[in-house]
Amino acid sequence: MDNWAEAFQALGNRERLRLFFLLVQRPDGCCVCELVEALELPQYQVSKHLRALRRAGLIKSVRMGRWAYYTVADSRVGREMAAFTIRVIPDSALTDAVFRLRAAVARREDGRCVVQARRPGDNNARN
Amino acid sequence: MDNWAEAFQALGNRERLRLFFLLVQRPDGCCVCELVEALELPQYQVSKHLRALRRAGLIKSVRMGRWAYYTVADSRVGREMAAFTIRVIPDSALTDAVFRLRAAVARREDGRCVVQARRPGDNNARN
DNA sequence: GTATCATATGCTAAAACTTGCATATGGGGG
DNA sequence: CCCCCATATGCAAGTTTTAGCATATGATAC
Repeated sequence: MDNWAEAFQALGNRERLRLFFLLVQRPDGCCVCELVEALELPQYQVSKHLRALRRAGLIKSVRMGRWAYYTVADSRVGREMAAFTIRVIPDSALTDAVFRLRAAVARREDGRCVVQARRPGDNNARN
Repeated sequence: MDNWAEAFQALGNRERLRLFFLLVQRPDGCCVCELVEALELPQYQVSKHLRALRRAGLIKSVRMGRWAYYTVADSRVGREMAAFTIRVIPDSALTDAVFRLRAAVARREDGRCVVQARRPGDNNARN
């Protein structure tokens, strides 16, 4: 019961819900910089929101070199919430973010993220 | 999207989740005093949490004489969340509350709530 | 080693939420 | 009308969340 309340609470935030939704659409996971690009949020915010989602048991992360890949957790809470958000949230609500994420992922080389190259002036996330 | 974030946030609280769960189990609705008895919370808390759930579009209320009957809202958000909580939260998590609620409802006369008679000393909710 | 990129985290101020108590409102009944 | 019951709400204090900025950590490349 309390696990579920925590999960609800974690998703009870616009940005975190978007974040989770993106991860749901990408079962093999993506790294923080790709999410930063997709959501157009400062990197520190993405990191913190990811941590909140992880604490709620919704997602997990794996380090690959300097990158951290996040995926929906293979837990009850993760699976059920993923299914629910897919069922309930229309893709149209995130077309732009999904598009940008796809673009970022498409730019990978040898399956490794090469987003980088955000020039100075962006909202943190670089420099 | 934002509607869903709000709904998640509303359910992201232990007491509100219990509250909603009870209402889901009782499609014809129940009144505040019955919920107070079931959850063993002060009346003002139940009222406030109900308001939060209503603002999120999850439940609705109808005045019947001096009683207010709450039910799961017949909205997308209400229906989907009801189905989800039923699916995901084990009855065993709320056996006691459900039991007390059933007892309170069983005490109705002519379908009207007659819980009353909480004597002084209880946590608000009377007096 | 140093430099650099990707990510995480500590700190702070502002905002939102929770809780408790008191009290208000709305509706009956005598 | 006055009193009582059921419910709602205003306010204050304490707690948690959030957002932003700076900076730390981890890891690779040179």
